[in-house]
Amino acid sequence: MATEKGLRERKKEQTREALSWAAIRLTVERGFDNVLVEDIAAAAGVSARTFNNYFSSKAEAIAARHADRGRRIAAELLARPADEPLWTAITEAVVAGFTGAPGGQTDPGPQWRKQVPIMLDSPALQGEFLRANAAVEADILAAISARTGIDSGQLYPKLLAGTVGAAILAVLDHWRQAEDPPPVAELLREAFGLLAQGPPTR
Amino acid sequence: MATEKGLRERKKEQTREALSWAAIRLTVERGFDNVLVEDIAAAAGVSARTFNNYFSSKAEAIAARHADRGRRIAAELLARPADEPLWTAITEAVVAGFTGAPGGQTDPGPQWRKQVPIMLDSPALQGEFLRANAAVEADILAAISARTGIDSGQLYPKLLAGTVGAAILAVLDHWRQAEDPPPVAELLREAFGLLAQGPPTR
DNA sequence: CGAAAACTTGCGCGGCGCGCAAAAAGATGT
DNA sequence: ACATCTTTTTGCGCGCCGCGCAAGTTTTCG
Repeated sequence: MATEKGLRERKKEQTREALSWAAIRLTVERGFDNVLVEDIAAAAGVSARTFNNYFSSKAEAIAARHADRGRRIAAELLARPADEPLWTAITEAVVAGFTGAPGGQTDPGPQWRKQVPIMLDSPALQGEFLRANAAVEADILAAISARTGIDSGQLYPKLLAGTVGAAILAVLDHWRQAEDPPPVAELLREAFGLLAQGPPTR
Repeated sequence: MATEKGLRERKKEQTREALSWAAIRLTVERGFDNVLVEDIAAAAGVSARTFNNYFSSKAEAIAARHADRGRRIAAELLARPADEPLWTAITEAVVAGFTGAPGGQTDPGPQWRKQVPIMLDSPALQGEFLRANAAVEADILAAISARTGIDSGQLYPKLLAGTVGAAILAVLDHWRQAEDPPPVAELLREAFGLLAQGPPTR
């Protein structure tokens, strides 16, 4: 009668999420430097020491939410019809990664627009976020490789995956800074559309 | 009798460089976690406290070398003939940023091939290096904006600058991991050449 | 030369990340 | 149901980091 998996693993996943969300929430509320690991742990009902069993830094706990997207995007990319043009598949997979949410909302709603910047002005956060994005790129790279059969050690696929990652960052940055930006999904489609035309000739 | 600039600024620049190089050298020799701030400071003939006046972390001191490239690339980009196609100008500017070295070598020679990876397996280093690359992108973005007249707040130029940054990372990563890689400059030209053709249609 | 400005240094504090070993909690066999 | 094994949580302690502060020291400039 086991619900798919052992109780153990479920609990782990649970506290991991709890910690991650608590870290995000508190950071948004008070700012990164005004949140102690202790606070996060307490908010998740766990000891401070345990926090570091899950994440090796405050920043990592926060960025983990973004890193997860990599897996979702990769999965979606592999699930797409094999005869679909690669760029289209990538575009849709990425969009899906930002809209398709498991359980909760993932596409950051308007309420986040104002809060997210607060997080990103902490240097440590920036670095960790970029690291997470690198992880996303790695996942995408693997998926591209699996899909096309091109060895992931080649320069070209790396370039491709890197471009995708950069596009994601550019979109998020734009969404973050623009006056009254369109939804992320829309921006993503626009970005990938622009990229599809290659760099400017002039 | 001032040699261009005040003595003060020259000294500052000097210790900054000394600290940065010392940090790199020691990290390469012993590994990031086995280097104390104290050691770096000592190697540069300065107090530990002073180190943190220049850099706010060990990682930053190391990544600073990469961040500097941004300025050089941007300068080169602006110095190029205005009627040159943008993508060509960017390519050459980036290449110049990796080959043109002020005083010392900048294009990492073969001796670095084996050492650089040692640095990058420290999480903190990775994050900081990506941050430095983001700074490089920002410089490039500004230069692109200045050159084309397109507002840097627009999505498109951000996308462009981001792509350039991603290409640099991809190249370095490839150079780092490949068996017996060509010089960086060559890889860069190859990468930008590939990007010039846009994403794959299939 | 003497006052002002900029930089360096020592000291101390709060916090972090982790190794370690004991306790607690889930899993497993009979 | 119980005893046992495995995995996770927890408390404690250590070394290090990054920074505020308040002297000292050095450069600049009138």
